[in-house]
Amino acid sequence: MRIGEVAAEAGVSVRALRYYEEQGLLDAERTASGQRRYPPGAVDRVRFIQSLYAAGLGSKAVLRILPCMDRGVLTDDMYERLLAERARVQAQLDDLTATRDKLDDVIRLSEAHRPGRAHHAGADACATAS
Amino acid sequence: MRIGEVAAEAGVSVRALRYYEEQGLLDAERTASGQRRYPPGAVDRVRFIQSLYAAGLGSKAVLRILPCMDRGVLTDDMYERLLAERARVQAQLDDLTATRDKLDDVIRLSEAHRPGRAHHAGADACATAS
DNA sequence: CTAGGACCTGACGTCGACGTCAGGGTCAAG
DNA sequence: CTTGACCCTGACGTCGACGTCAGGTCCTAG
Repeated sequence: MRIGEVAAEAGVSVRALRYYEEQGLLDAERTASGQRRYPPGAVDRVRFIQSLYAAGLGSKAVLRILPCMDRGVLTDDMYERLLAERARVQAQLDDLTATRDKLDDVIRLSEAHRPGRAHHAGADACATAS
Repeated sequence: MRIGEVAAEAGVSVRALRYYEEQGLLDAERTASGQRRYPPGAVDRVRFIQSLYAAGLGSKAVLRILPCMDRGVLTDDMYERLLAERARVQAQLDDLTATRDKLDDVIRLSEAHRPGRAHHAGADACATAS
């Protein structure tokens, strides 16, 4: 696949793919003229990279755990890192859950103070129209 | 409370508190000489701000939903934003959960390929010592 | 053969949440 | 009155994940 196709299918920019390669996260074959060619699995790999970035991991952390995908065999270090990053993600999950619950509290309280109002924008069957 | 105390108790830097004030997220009284004085509730407010930042919200988004904490009464706009940001957080939660599950898959697969190894660093009661 | 769309390599720009340094007041204790 | 910890206001530095522009190459259809 060419870089544009991968970018489109994975939902990222061409620049991002070049950046990933620069960071050692994504290899590509080259044609004789120097253009990148990707195997079909690259799309999933890019999606996974994105999800790791979204989980707050930096390029270095991603670089550390990506080799775990490539081989079934792991060094002790890689295994440790994998567990460490999982723990990070789980911690983030806990924090996020707490934050969501706080938001829910605020929403609930505000609804208690707005007894006459609709509780869902768009979900109100009340006579808003006409 | 003085800025240093608030910073210490909330676990952030003094610079961060001044930055929050600059962004309109945190008000402070001033002494005659211009030093900031905070009410005790400021600590919780700062912790909440932090959790919102950790949830991936920017200053502007935080600024939009913080007034919801101050008054029990909300405008329609504020209520909408509150719901919108909660939806964002929930979406992040879903993504993060998926990412964690992917990591778990990788970990499980790698464990299957390492049958002789301990599965938890530090949790192994095996004869590592002596 | 030619047009124009996709690709290439630099290399500088960006944006947010602070860190950090400079230069100078403030305040409770001795 | 002095010392040292704490506070103040600018204002520039940082770092990561790209955006974007410049200048040039490649390739496929007509």
